[in-house]
Amino acid sequence: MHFIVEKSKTNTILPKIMRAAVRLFVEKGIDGTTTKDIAAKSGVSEGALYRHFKSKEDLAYHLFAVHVNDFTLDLASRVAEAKDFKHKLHAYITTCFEAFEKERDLFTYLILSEHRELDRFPSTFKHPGHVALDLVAAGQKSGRCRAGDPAIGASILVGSIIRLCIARIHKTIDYDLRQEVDNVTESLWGALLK
Amino acid sequence: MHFIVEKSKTNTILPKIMRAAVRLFVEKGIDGTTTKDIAAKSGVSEGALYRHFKSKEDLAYHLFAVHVNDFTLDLASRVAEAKDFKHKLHAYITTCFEAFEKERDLFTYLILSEHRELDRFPSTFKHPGHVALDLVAAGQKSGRCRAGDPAIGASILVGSIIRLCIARIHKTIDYDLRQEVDNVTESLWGALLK
Amino acid sequence: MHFIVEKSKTNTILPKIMRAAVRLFVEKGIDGTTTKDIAAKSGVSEGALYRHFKSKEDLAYHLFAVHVNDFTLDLASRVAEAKDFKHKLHAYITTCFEAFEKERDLFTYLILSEHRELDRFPSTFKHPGHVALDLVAAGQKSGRCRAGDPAIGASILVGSIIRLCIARIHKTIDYDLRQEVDNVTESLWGALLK
Amino acid sequence: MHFIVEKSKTNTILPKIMRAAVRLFVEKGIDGTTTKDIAAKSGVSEGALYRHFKSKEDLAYHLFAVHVNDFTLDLASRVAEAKDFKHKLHAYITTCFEAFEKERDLFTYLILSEHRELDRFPSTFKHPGHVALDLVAAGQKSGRCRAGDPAIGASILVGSIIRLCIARIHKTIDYDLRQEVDNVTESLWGALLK
DNA sequence: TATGAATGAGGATTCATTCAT
DNA sequence: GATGAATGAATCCTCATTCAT
Repeated sequence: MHFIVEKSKTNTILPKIMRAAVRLFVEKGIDGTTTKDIAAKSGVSEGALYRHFKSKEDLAYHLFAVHVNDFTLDLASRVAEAKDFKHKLHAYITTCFEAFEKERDLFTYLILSEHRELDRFPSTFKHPGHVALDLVAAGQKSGRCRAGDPAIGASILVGSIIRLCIARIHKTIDYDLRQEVDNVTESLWGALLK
Repeated sequence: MHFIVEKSKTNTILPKIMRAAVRLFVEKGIDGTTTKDIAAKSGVSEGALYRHFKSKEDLAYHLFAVHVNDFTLDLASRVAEAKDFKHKLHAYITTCFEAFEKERDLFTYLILSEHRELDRFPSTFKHPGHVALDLVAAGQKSGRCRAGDPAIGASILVGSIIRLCIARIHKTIDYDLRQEVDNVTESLWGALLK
Repeated sequence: MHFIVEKSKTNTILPKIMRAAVRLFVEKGIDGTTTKDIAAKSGVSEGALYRHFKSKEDLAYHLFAVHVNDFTLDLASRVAEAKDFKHKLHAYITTCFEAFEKERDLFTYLILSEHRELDRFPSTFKHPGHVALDLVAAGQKSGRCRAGDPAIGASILVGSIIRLCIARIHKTIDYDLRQEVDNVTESLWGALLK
Repeated sequence: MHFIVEKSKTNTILPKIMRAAVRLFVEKGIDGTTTKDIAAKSGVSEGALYRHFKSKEDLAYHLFAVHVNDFTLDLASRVAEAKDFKHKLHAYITTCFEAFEKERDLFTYLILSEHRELDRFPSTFKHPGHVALDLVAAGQKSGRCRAGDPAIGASILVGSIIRLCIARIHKTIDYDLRQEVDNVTESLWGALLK
């Protein structure tokens, strides 16, 4: 996963804007965040925002689009590398929890924005949900997974991960999620198994 | 579960406001919804909103508070009535899917608010998540459920349900979720089981 | 000519906005006038402007459109009533100078805005220039006027009147233009005559 | 008349700025034109504008001041050279129409600025209107012209010319105005004559 | 010297809320 | 009680101007 900070080496202000925006969007929502807020938090003038983004919406959208795309590619490749279904499941969960723990604001933003931004995407856009769907469908084909609509298994997988992250944010869970990877893998394996 | 429409028998305009507001809040978020929107959609004047709610925030809050409470009570009692863990799990899932299919906007508002409006409402409410936590904890005590932090099992349960509803909203799943209750119960049973 | 003040009897704030806007537009131009200026001068809140006009542009346009239309109708009918070409010419000039002296801001606004607003009109829109063109064309048909492109005679007529008004505004001419009607009629009669 | 392009031989960017600015000022007014517009149209950076002009206002002012002065001197000298009143009138009209057809934007800017930007520039400039005033006054003194306030005759002269140019811009007149010089001279001679 | 990114004051417009009818 | 016009603070965005490179 390429993180905000590495996006550009020469440009110093773009990542500052993005970091500030992500933080604020997570904290107060996109509509609840003002351009003045973003400017203040990023240490940049309001006007400067508009050299980099057409509008606040555009900033929100790019933040989502770029990072969902990066993350999904990373996720898909790590799943692909794993040798069998259970390892693939493990890779999926690991990748998510690592991303969450390393870039919590950003990952949270992706979760929260999904509902809002996803409508604007071409439906061909690669998204972690698709990776989950492919994973479950492949598991079914190999005979490991419970039959039926793969959307159900994929929803259980994705929903569980998201909810675990939310629990972590709300401090219902107060330890690093990465230490629960095996545990969670085992549980979801139990859920998907034939 | 007491639904919006039954809340008041004499007052005819209050439920109209609430229905419109819920719909709009789900669609565009609280900050993204204007009082003008609500007035227009409910067929009521903007001024009239303030006869019933102190502010827009107050409307959003009451909408959440009242219904999440009602629903949680209903959920808890239906789970309590079930005789053993698996039936309790089944009752939990059934109650959620029924609520979702009958009052989709309202249920979506209740479950999405927690994700999307992260810190808007205090987490002190009696919430379906608490019922799930109790359910898993009890399952562990009875020796049926996998040990460990019950927050993990509860997150898997709640997250899966939410995600299935979202899939239904996005039409990834295009049939009534109530017909999947047994299926989903079986899967989550697999996830939680020792 | 229907003047701003008579436009609406019940509504008290619309004419206040229009009067203030006309004054300011003439003084500082449309782009040079802020909505704050208009609000302050009309004694109305900035927000209230938007109940009556979609935008500042819309206000400018309506101000132009409504009054050009009213004035043109008045002008055309007074010209039509006059019995022969010279009397028609006299009627044209009188009507213009009367409008200018009675509602100087408004008339000046119409002159100044022509260039800006006229492009947005359907070319079928009735305009004082058309009345002048018809007048000259009719004069040519009757054999009284110099032949050739009637646009030339019409330009001389309209241009002379506008310039006289501008001279009055600049105080190059510092007496009521109505007292020059006969004089100017005589001159323009000399210009148009065969 | 010295035209923009000849103003500076060494500097290549100054005339580019001036041409672009004149064009835009005529099209959208001074307030309606942004420095970004000027930079884009002239192919020069925004920053570079400020090497040549103190401000946008300064640019507009110089554009007007320099050229109105040059043009007025040229106009005055060509009128002075003509031997009698009618030839002077002819020279005035010819000079204007030539300037218009050769440098339409610039001439339009000079003549429209006075109407559209009513009080922007001080009226102390040597201006074509003054030449017209002198011409009519001289005609009256020589006994050729109708008596009375010479401002009236001058307004008719200048207003007619301006309006003919505007008609040409709006394509109400769609042929070169220079071919109408004799015609227009004849008409205005009719207007001014005793 | 020329560039164009950055600034931040200021502009048009919106919106939650109030209040006269 | 209900309405919807009015308010004015707050929002997003633009633009003349500056300045580091």
